[in-house]
Amino acid sequence: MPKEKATTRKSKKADAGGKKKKDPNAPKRGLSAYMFFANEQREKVREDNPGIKFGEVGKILGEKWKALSEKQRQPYESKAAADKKRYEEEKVAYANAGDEDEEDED
DNA sequence: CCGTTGATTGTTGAC
DNA sequence: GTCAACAATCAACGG
Repeated sequence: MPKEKATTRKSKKADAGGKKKKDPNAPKRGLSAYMFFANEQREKVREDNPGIKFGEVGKILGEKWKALSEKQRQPYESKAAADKKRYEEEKVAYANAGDEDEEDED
């Protein structure tokens, strides 16, 4: 059942005095295949659509991304997976955090 | 054991 | 500095 929820990621900015800390070290996850894909295509897309704004590029980028074959996404997914690994390290360090004395926390 | 959620990632463009 | 569609993600937690 697809959760037709447009990522409830709302304004992910500095909360006004909000003490809603999810994670102490907050190990940012790795990037997404789309992120890597966008990194390469963004130039190409804009190249084919010079002068267009994000609205266009974003959509074109998305449809193009899906236009790729699984094997074509491999390099992107590979990077995504590699980035995920990166996150894993942070995650580990995050889990390790607490053992060593923190420098300063406030 | 299973599934949900939330948080996050990066692009551009403009104010 | 922030947000917005676009897409993936996937790790953590709970009962």
